[in-house]
Amino acid sequence: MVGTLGTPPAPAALAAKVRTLAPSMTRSMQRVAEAVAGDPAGCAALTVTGLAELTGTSEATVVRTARLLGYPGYRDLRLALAGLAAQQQSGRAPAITTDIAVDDPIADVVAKLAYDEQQTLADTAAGLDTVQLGAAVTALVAARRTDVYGVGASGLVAQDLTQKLLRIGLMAHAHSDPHLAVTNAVQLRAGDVAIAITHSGSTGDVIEPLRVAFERGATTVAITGRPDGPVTQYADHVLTTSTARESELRPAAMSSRTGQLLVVDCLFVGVAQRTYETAAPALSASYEALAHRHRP
Amino acid sequence: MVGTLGTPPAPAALAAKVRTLAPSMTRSMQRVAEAVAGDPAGCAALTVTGLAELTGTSEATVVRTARLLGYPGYRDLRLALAGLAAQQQSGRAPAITTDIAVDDPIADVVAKLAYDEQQTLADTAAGLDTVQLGAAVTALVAARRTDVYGVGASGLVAQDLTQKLLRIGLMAHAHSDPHLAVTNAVQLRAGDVAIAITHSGSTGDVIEPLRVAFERGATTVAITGRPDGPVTQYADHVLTTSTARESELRPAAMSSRTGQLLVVDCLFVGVAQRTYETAAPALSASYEALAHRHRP
DNA sequence: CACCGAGCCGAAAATATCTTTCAGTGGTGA
DNA sequence: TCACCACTGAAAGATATTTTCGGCTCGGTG
Repeated sequence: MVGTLGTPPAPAALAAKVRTLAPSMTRSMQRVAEAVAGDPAGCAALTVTGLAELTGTSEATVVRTARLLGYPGYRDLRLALAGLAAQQQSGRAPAITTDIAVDDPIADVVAKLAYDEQQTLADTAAGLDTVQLGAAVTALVAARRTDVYGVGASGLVAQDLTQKLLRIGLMAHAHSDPHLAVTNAVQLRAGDVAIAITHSGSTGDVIEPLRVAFERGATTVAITGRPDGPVTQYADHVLTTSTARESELRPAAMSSRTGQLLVVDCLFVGVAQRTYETAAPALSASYEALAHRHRP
Repeated sequence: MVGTLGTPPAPAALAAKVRTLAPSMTRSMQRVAEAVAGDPAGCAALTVTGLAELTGTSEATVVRTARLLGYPGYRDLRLALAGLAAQQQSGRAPAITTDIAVDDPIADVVAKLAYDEQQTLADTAAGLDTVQLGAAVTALVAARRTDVYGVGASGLVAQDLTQKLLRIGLMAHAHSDPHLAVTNAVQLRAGDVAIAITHSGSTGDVIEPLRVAFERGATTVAITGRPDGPVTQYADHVLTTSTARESELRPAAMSSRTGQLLVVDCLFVGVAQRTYETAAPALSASYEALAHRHRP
């Protein structure tokens, strides 16, 4: 299997893609990717050779990077870059973020966190493959039952998805316990759906049940920040989340969660649309049922 | 030798230029110019040879046309074309102003959801009282123990906060069970912290334990979308979340969650800043501890 | 410590693409 | 009819891109 696939020559989501793929890049490729993400307009004006010199690498590396980013070659990356530059030009001024520091006043913390999460949402939305998403929705609608796997922070996202799906009448279960997850995965069969949520894409506790489900013939979906991670091996559909950069005070769990939740919401709304006849009454019913638990 | 000059490589005004210069073009060149102006995106995908074939002319003619339009050569025209296409693309009506409809294509759903959640983040950040936030952080740092109450969707937020605080060494517990919440609240005393999370601000199951904690002398915090709701009655500090509009396909639970999580993140980072000496090592330790659970 | 892959990297060959040259074509007016 | 001229495209020439291939470093191993 080649580095990346299923990645359409994205127009706007380039910076996001650079960030998601950076971990799987070599040093030289990272330099190239960085240059490209940092100054799309400038790089669009350069030939392979020029960009290679600028980044202190070789033409081959530039081409390899372009490939990794999802383009057939440098030529196409360059076209995308030109488009991006034009967009930026006509668009708004770029907002600058510095990292959160230990001595940042609380107001700055709020602003930076909000900005980062907004960025994560925008990037994830831009980088989300709607075809894969649609396919996942279709599978969910038809599924006899749906299992969702996630541990740690992703476990909460799994629960969130499950709660939502249950509300509109789907048979969904979230599993945080790896053992139970696997034992339940064995019950799945063709037509059922298994969803694994893992930011790193390499969480064994989540991959294992997905593998089992995959081998049992269930339709498998991975929601991950690493479209090249091991988890995708057993995923029929991969939904990629983008993440803001992380730091000491801003652990991975935090930024990944935002993107994952967006994807989960999209799945939910997609399913609700397709099953509107039953979903709409179910939603208002659950709303009614809770009403009496609210004080006047 | 330069055919025309004084014409800078215009980005957007291409169609106009084509019209202006059309009279001075030969028949073949007009065909090329027309194709280019009519379908920038499509032409950007073609090589000289491709465009020549498409217009039934030769490469030379294509290059001549590019020159006439003010570009050094076809390569540059092509880049401009790509930029133009991108602009047109993004110029399309965002369609995000409307509510999510049953028959919205999946791509629109993604865009609308992302937009709404971004809006929620911006609004929440803008409306958050940093003084109250700071006070809540101070209380958390000093607390002997911290209880967090939340049911339904807010329950997951409560768990998220708890997970984070535990990671940096605070004694935090999340309670979704109203009975257990109350029985635990009784244990609290002055200096301890109780946090209630409820979007509606009137969820009895959450208000009740907060009331108990309040009466026991604990410092109480409410994270709610209704700063005038009953819950604030027993809250020393109120942190307000904003929410995007809701609708049939977009239940309250969805948009409220985003704002709540932002507040939770702010609390976490605030506490981590104040306890940096212990928080930083604790965070890296938890990171290390999980490393071996990831596959190569 | 020497050895052995595995993967990374860039120089240079191979290919594709773009640009230029140049001769053929058809129309035009004397 | 012929000379002229502008237009055009085929093909040669120049660049740019892609591929190949061998050297290289690094991490593990005997």
